[in-house]
Amino acid sequence: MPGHTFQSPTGTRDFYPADAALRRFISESWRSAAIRHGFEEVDGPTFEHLELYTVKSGEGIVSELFSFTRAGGEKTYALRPEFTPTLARLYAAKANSLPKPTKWFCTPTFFRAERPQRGRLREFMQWNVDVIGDPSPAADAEVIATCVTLFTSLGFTPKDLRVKINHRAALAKWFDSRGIPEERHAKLLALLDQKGKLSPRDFTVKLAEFGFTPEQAEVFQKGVIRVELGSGEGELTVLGTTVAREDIGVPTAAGESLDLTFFSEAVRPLALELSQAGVLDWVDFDLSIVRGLAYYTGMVFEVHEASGAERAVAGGGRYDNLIELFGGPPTSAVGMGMGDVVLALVMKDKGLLPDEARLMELAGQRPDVFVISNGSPEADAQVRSTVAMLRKAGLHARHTYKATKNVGKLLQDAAGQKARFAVIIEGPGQCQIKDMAGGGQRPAAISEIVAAVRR
RNA sequence: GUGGCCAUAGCUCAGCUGGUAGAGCACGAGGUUGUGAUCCUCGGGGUCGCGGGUUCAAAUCCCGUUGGUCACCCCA
Repeated sequence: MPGHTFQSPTGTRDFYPADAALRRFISESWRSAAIRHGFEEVDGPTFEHLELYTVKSGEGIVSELFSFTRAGGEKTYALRPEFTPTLARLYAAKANSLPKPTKWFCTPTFFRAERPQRGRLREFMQWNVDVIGDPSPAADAEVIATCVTLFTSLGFTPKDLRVKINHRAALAKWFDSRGIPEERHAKLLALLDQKGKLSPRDFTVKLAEFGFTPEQAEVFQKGVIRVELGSGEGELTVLGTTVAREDIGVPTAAGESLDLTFFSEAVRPLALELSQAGVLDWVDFDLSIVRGLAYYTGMVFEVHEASGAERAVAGGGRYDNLIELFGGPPTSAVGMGMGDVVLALVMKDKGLLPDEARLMELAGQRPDVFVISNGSPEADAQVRSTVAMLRKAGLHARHTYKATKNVGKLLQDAAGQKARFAVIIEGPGQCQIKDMAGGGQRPAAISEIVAAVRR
């Protein structure tokens, strides 16, 4: 087929230099935040046995996976769609010799056979942060605080992003206290999860089947709960209403028409931990955050853009039964995942994407020196050897590939490649060193360049 | 898996009711002013995503397909 052109497969991306620099910037930001919080980097294979995924999620998951067999082979594999099963496998294999808690993170690539749409692709990077073996709310708060550290490092504020927290176990107790039978809990959770997609009318009608009044339905509908630190002895008050926060676009709840005693009992210790971690101002308690996963056992959370734009930036929660499910000892765990796709979208929305020079800088790819000749044959003869000398000294040095001897065009070339300094060779051992950012320029010996440019 | 919209140069797009393809920017070469600018000249590039159909004639109309995009399902 002459003239046939190849396109990248559906839902995958090509990373040209600027894209690769952004990707590296994001993954480095992830690493840095996790390491600051004491997490250690791990990783596993890009593909696993298919059964690793069907054990947890059932056969239904297979249609969402890229699975394959080796030609002539019998085993079925799948490209990894998430990290938790691999994490559980790694932990289970060495559980006895690992510290408690074990704090691991990774920033790998995942694959899901879904139809791509805004914020969702078939190949993406995801930051995973997990605390294994610590059942306390302090571990829950640690995961969220790590998230917040990242947001802060990227330039976000609590007005840009909200961490929305709920508690599965607390909800269950609370439902019990209202006389809702346990077998109906899942259905009610599913209904809460559907909140945004149902009309307020339909939502109210369906909630009524569980014994909630229209007023109470409205609390769910708008349902952000404000947790406040009481004055003095670190007391916490969980209110059934929010304080108006129009400035960050969080809706105000309808009134104190729900008894949230049970909920507040479970949430109080977590709120205290979040307060001590210094991140409570990023947090809203939101009754409608459910998460799809059946395996969450306690705290669950999602991070959303404050006005509700885009998909969830991050999500996670406590899964105290999962390690055991994968063959490990009974072990509590809490973790979260954050994808690069939505994160980059929200950064762009907020004007927080660094420019190209900054990205190259952050990725360690920005040229230190761009060596050009003033056009004389003697200077021409020294360009290569000067570049080689600078590289030997550990600097990132470049020269032009253009034919022109026009100094202005060569400086343009240097600027286009975002070089920090330009060096114009003037004669034997002599040059001008030009600071491309400030524009200042001074004569110097070629032997002085390294010291002048190194930082 | 279902549906809406979209597809012309590297990028942003123009191309009317069908008459055999353009601009700006970018890129490349050269020139000028010794300094990232301005200006001038020249150039590479597109079988109009792909395949079929209607027609004397298709970028344009029709069907299919691939890809993109947005939503549904799902969302680990």
